[in-house]
Amino acid sequence: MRGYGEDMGKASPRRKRATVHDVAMAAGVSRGTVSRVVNGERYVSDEARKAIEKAIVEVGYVPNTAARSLVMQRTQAVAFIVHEPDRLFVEDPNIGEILLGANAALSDADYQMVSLVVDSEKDTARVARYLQGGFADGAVIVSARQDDPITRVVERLDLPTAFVGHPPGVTAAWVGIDNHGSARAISERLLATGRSRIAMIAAALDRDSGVDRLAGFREALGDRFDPALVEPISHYSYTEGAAAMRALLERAPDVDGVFAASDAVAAGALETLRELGRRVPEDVGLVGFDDSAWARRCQPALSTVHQPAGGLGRAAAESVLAQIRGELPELGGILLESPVVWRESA
Amino acid sequence: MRGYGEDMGKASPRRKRATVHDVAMAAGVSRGTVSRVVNGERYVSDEARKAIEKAIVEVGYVPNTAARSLVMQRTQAVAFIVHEPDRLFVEDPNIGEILLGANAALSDADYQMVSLVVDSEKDTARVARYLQGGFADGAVIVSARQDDPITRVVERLDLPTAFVGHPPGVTAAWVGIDNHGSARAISERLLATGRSRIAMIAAALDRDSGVDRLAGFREALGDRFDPALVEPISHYSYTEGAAAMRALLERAPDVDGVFAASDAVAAGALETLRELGRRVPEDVGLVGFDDSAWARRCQPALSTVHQPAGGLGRAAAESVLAQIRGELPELGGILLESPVVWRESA
DNA sequence: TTGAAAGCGGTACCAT
DNA sequence: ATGGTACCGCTTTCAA
Repeated sequence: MRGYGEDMGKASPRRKRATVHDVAMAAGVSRGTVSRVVNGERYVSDEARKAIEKAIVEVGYVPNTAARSLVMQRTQAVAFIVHEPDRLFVEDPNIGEILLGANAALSDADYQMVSLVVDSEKDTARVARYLQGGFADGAVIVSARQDDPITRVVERLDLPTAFVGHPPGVTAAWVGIDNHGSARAISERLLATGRSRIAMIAAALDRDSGVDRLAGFREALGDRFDPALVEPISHYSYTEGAAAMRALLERAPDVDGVFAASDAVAAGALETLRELGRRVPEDVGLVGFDDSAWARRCQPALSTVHQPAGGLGRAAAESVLAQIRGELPELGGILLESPVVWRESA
Repeated sequence: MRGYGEDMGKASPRRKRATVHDVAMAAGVSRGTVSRVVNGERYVSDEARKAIEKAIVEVGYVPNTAARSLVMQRTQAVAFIVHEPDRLFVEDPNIGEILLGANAALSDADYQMVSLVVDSEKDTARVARYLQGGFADGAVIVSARQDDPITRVVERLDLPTAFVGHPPGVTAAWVGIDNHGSARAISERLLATGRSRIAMIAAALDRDSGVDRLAGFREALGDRFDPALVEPISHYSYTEGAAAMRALLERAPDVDGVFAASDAVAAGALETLRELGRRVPEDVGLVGFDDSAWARRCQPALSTVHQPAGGLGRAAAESVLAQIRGELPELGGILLESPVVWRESA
């Protein structure tokens, strides 16, 4: 005969998890009634409820996730999919903020956020399968590219989804900032400091954000735009930023202003400028984008565009939750404010 | 009658997911046979296999995760639990590396890593429930504290688990580095540069890493250890590091060496030193710990202890996988090498 | 208010 | 080699 609770002896060898059935037995009721209590339904006598609550504690009952998902046809979980190329993920300070923002929103709604990182072909396939397998009720996707199998899967499944950023061609909901307008705004501001040879280190031109920032820069410069002063790099990375700055300086030693496509890139550029003896902002005015931790820690602190990373995560999660509730996603996406913050680097 | 595949018309209203049953019908076999094919078992005729594979594609079948977990009693997933206090999570460059390392190991073994971030009381409770609900077959836990409910849950469940770092009192497997020895080593190195008034900014003294680093420092200094030159802060944070350095300098303007408990802390300290006109390393020798991105990007680059973050994640994941296979965890934990790397800051 | 029973989508055993 | 069937743990009618 099985004792209740604690006093079973020391070496308890992986006690089997208790089920509704066990609770029902212990409380002397049926499984149905136990289920009703667990799910807080009405029409349960006080007597039964008391007995069941006691039994739940005694046997240490916790509902089985899989069984519940199977019958309810929902998981009460939302996937957060990070798909950064290379190891950029670890460098990107925004991603953490976005994740925390999304987690907060989901947590408030009693959803579990489960994040899946895609770091290889194998991961892509596995994550796609998981999603199709009904692993989550919705998904927040960061940094997917247009041709991504995962993107295709969520579209085909029409799984409640929101993208952070706006991959071209994707029809799902998305939340982002006005990269174009903000890039133009900060470029104009840089222009207004009286610079005449302004370059841009453009990054991630396979993504909407990268393309839009470049377009905004170009628009701000107007006639003064010089294609030779644009140095494209593949990712928003410190290292590439440093290299790009070097290339730029070799090609055009007279640049006196630089718009880096992100703060990390700007930080890299700053290091090169320092190494090569250019003073910032005296000789060269430098501005970034993101207002990440980099911005405030650079010497001098970067003038940049504030990206509300936490807010983006939160908004994306809330969009997913709304879709789960059956509401239709806002067409055309949601734009959050991203003001210019002016510091010392320009 | 339901058409096969594509040509059902445009506005396909959330087509119901196909089940084994659908595949069985389409292929003219039983569900059992379909299952065998899906799971790559033997004893299936080529004829049946062909027909089923064709049917799977036609109906777009993907196995349901919940149903499979329920019957198999395993999920083929491992949880990666991040439990950083405050927003430190976004600041800690190690965490990303650890996560990527763990993901790589799990991915190789065809396991899905699902990461859960714990950012509030509510999260703690929810994550604990999920774990108890059989949501994952094992867990890698980063930065849990001793008294953590999640820690208790995994111990009670004896769920295959590995900690990154060694929370005191925890009996589960863990992987880490020799914080004590490494702290002593780098402190001795700093001492050898001829400094006479060496301070430490100690952090996270509620964690083993924090305590051990302080102990190593103390041991290295021996008689020269001065409690007044230890400034404790709560987290490994840049901001706190900057403030601590300021406090230290006020209390003891003659310090000429500082061991910061992490690179982030050192970076903060460096900023304060610069602001207050102390040259590094000329006036003050500064060393950090972690060898994170901070170390190489500080000006001057930090001398520090290399922490093999990716390796820690990988080793922890591999320990969990081994335990899932039924092997016993190594008692006493696993220590990875963490050599001193000497750069310009001291 | 409660119990009995069906069924969610799979897997696995047992005959055949 | 294959089909039939029981069952994983839970929720949800339907009757009583």
